Amino acid sequence: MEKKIKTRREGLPDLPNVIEGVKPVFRFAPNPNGLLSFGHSRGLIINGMYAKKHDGELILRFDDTDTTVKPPMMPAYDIIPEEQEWLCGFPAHRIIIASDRIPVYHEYIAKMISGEFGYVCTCSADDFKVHRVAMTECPCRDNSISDNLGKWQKMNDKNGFQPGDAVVRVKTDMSLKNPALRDWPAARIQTNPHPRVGDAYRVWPLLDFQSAVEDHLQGVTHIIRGKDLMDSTRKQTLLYAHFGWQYPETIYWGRVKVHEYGGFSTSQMRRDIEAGVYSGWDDIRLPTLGTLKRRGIQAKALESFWIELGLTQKDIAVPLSTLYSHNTKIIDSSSPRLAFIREATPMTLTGVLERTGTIAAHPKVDLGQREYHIDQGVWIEAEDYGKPVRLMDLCDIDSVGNIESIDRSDKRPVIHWVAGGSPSTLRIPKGDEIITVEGILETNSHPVGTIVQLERIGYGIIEDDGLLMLHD
RNA sequence: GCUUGUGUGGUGUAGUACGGCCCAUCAUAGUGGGUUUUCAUCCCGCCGACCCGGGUUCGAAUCCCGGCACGAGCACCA
Repeated sequence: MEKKIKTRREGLPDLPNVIEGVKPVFRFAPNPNGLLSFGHSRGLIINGMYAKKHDGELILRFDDTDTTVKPPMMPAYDIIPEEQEWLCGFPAHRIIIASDRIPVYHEYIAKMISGEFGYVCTCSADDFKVHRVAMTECPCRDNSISDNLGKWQKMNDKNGFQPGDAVVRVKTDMSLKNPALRDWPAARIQTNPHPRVGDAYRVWPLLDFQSAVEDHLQGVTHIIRGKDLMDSTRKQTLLYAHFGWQYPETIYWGRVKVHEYGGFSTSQMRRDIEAGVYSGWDDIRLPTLGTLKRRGIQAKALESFWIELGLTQKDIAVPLSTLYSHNTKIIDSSSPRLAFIREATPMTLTGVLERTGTIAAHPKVDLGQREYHIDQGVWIEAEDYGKPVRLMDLCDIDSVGNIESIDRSDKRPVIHWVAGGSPSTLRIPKGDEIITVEGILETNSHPVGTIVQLERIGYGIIEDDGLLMLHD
């Protein structure tokens, strides 16, 4: 048996269980209690790439079934699809909103009760926990179907059970080794109004149930998600067995931490934004997709980044420099060069010099010309002052500004300079603070949003009120 | 505690189902150099790893046993 030669695998691993002639269906299901973050981009990119590669479909699903702990944010329903399209390069084939589908989930809850694999439990959370730990069945478990159906009605009735009084459970087995799987809850009562459907429903499904039913209904073939949801798969597999359905192929990845980002949660960000701690979802200190986009990170850079990390189940911590490196490769050839002088110091030029001219906007690619007009002198950075230097693309000068040569005459340091220009600021996000550097920016006509390379500093983007630093 | 998952250089990653082609791949970071009228881009070099201990075998990153470390779940959150 000839063994295949070991070669380095490139890109994403092959998708298991792809059946010829069957379109694979993938899904990504964020909670619209806020906008998307860096971490979400993994799910979108990986699922989106597989869908594209196999000519399958990508479903974007809003899992908005919690009105209490994670209340939905209305603008998210419009913005998340835009963010998804920006990242994937194509719009999702289907968009599903769970809150539109509550009657369907109710129908399956009723089926579950009628099929005797679901029951209404009126034990308190604490009481049930005792049963779960002791592996004993709770008294509600043996109630008859009609009794359960009656209680189910009571859950849906304003004058019946109140939040906390009752939940619907999936009957599994209280002697299961894994405590997480023992008669897990499928639905509970919530009376906080939902921003989309108001108080039309009292009983809302929980994630494990809603997601499981919807995946089946939508014909999802592959679920790719974090391994923190492994027990979720095990719970849902038990439910699928009850319904006689086949569970999709499931792939997991480990937890990713970005060294530069602390512990941000969507809920916390939302609170902070609403409290004015941050200027908005694209505040430059936040790890959101909006911020990444604002900071000039290209969707393709995120794609390369996530492909490189692959689909391992290892928990990892990565530095942002890896992402920046991918981004630099993409933006450099299209980023015009621009001079920004920090701690601007005037340098009067004496001697003979052509005082007007042009300089290429990019050393290798034709991105147009930059014009300059020199009157008395130029601005240079304080750090460069007082030594013989070469003004880039202009002339050699001595320590006080006497022009010594137009052509480059020796190996003296080359520095950047600005003739005229105008005051501007460069904002640099650093952890939870923003560093603002004052300086003189070269006159230019680049529109807001242009990514430029600030010579000898790094990449930046032009905003309404100044420059925003991207990365080195 | 119970359940479940993961351990390859500083950081990621390939290789692990079928042991030899692996004195271990690629990238990033660091470092040295080259190109360049930028401390950028590009190019080249260097650096540096199979969690530990046993076992099986002619041969183990890969198989077996036992440890250790770290993560996640056990919510009327997603």
